[in-house]
Amino acid sequence: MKMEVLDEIFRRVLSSKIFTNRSSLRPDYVPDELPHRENQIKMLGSILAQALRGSRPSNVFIYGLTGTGKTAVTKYVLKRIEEKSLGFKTNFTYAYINCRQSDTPYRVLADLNESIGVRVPFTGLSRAEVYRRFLRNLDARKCVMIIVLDEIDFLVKRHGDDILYKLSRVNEDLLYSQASLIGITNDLKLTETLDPRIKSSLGEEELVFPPYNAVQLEDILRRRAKRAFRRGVLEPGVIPLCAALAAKEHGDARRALDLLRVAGEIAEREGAENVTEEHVKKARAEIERDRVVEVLRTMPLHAKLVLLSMVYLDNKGKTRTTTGELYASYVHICRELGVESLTQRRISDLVNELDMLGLLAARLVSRGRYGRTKIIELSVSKKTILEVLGKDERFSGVANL
DNA sequence: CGTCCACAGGAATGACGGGCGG
DNA sequence: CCGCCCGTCATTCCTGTGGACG
Repeated sequence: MKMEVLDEIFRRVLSSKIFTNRSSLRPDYVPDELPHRENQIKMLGSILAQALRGSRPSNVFIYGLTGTGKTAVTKYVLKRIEEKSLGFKTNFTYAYINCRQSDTPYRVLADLNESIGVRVPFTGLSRAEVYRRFLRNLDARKCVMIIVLDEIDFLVKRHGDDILYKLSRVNEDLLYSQASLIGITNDLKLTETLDPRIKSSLGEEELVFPPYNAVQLEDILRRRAKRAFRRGVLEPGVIPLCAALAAKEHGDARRALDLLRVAGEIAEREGAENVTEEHVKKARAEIERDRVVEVLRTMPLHAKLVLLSMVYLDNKGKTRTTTGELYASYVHICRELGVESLTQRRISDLVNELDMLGLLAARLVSRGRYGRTKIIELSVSKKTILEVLGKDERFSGVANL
């Protein structure tokens, strides 16, 4: 019986009425064309091509908001150079490190080791030791290495710029190998917080990725959709809607592609013949829910209580609130649940984290005589939060306040 | 033009669990 | 096994500050 059920699912997936190649909509897919990014490709390519001659390319700093193609362009260019380098005598290698996933100096160093095939324990060694191992092994390989640090702001904000400094000096400790850095960030103000020496070293070359506009997003979606979907399954309004929604979110192509893919998946699950605008709207809600689930999975209990407090205030008609107010109702909820409350200092950090993760929107305001505080708003719907948190029995009884 | 609110957010510290090398 | 070093969560204490009010 179970087998039949599965067979049915397999059959449906394998003979999709909607998709022909779903993977080309996935966020980690590197397409073989990157429309509207020709300039950036050319510039990055001409900088990094130095590696093919065996000399060290300049360090590059790449700015641009999320979903503007920074990662895709970088990976694309590196891939091409790697392919090309096979025909040359020079040894070329690169490491791609996402600092959101590897957000401590230790993990970055550990990843660097991994990328040149050196296994290191994921904790336990001193940083200095891991760094030393990396140097030794990199030098032994006698190569030109490009180190990509994506979403570098996560690393810097939490742990300062020490490793950046170290890495930007790495060539001084290398005899036979050379390394250059590519730093990618979506925080345009990041350089202000960096040590000027790092700033000048990392910013030997700078590349800016402007956001896509709705027209460009539509073009990108159409090209990918041609590959991903069966002919004619997309209703005419679907792509423009995805593009418009994403354009509102500062031209985020990843969001646009996610919307389109998830809309397709929903249509498929429903057994529909076509993907409709309705599916796109459902997709938007589903993506939001997944994001909340994902964030809350990794956040401590009290982050959830902070969100709950926001919902609580919202229910009382306060869509936007201040730090003090939020803290008061957080303490109230903690008492209600018999949980010990944390200090305001800690809550302030949690609010900042939730802000960075996009569940809250917090902005600093000065109200003169009436002090300086943060105006905090939910940036996901109450419904979603309660849906996600409602599953946790610890919160039962509070959720309906 | 100075004051002073209501916090922001940095620094130092500690408890804790995990994992290393020896 | 120990001594050491991590990263994470949290506290305590602290200095800094934009701008409306007086």
